[in-house]
Amino acid sequence: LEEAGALLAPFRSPWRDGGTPPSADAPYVVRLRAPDGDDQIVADGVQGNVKVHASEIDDLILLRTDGTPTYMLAVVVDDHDMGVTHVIRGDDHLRNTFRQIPIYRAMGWEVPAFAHLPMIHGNDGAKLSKRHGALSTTVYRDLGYLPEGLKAYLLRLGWSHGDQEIFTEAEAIQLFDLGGINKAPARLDLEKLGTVNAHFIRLADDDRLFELLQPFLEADGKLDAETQERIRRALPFMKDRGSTLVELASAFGFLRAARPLELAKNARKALSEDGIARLEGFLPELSKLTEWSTASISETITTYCTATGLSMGQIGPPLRAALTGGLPAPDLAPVMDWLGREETLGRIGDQTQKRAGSGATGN
RNA sequence: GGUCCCUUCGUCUAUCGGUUAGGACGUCAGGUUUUCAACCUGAAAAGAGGGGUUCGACUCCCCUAGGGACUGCCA
Repeated sequence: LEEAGALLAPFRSPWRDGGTPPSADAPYVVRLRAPDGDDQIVADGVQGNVKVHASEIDDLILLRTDGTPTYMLAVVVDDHDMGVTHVIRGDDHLRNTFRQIPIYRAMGWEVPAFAHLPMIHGNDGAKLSKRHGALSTTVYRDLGYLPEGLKAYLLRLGWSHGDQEIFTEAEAIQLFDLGGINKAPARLDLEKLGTVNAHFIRLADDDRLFELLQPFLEADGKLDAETQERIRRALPFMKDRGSTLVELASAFGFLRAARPLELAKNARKALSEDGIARLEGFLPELSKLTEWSTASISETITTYCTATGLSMGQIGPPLRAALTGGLPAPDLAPVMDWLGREETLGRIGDQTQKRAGSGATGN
């Protein structure tokens, strides 16, 4: 056991105090002589005063046998050259701090302030890995999360400011402090990420959102100009229909469906004899409409209901079924508005004619 | 194995010795309703376990258990 302990102990070079090489052309690495003596202490912005026994720091390699520098040397030099004053990184680097500070000292450079944040774990509490979904931020982008959504969620993961849940970037910049960071690792919760993301989708500028949405919309095939225009018009009213761009994109399915619409089970049910009959009654009224707008369509429906004594519960379902084929969609009036006069009358007509057709052959 | 760190609802967290332990996500129930959402209301839900210190511990100390990081001529 003692031998095993000795083997696992930090490496100390046999030449740390000088000596003659075995031969003049023997290969070698260049190491930094680790500090001797007392405990080494680092005042960490998150972890507090971290102490490590000097005997636990190894004589780390600065230059490899082939003469190239190691990461440990390279980061220090790079950070110094770039004028880095604060090194804020994952706490998997905490121990490295004790190997890097001697390099700063040896170079006669000012040692930056350090802060080591806890790592993020997966929903099962284990270290975050590909298995949990994603390690790279670009994957979250492809999953349909907005940059500001991911940032806002991540900000609150392991950090807090009282009870505030959502922070704008400006607020974050103003309020963020290392003191608010917890030391325990937090688990990534995609549900909450989705909620935060949904919040920012609603806040997003229409034109920008449409642009961000485009690749997700076209994942199922190119959009023709007409459909694109419909979606663009509907978007401001559809923002709350998804917590990711993927979900949001799929919410426009009812605008993309091609005539004649494929009817889902619930739609077929709504288009029963009675349903069709109601559509037959309503279609002419709708056709008479000269000004095609959400308000005028809505008024027409109300007027028609009042005149015929039909309730919205009677006319709504068949209308919706004919217009969307059973796909989820918002209120009927805006749906008809976005579809446009021609498409709307066409979709309804498809159903009434289908019945007329089948009825004829049936007899 | 060794060194260090961590532990409040399922999850993210508030509390910095005195609170009915608060908020958010999720869950459940109800409301609204022409689908699906969204939205509104309400509910259930926590101090890992054990010892101390103290008039009083989630809060301070110790032990145990559990979790994590590190332990490369990788970065």
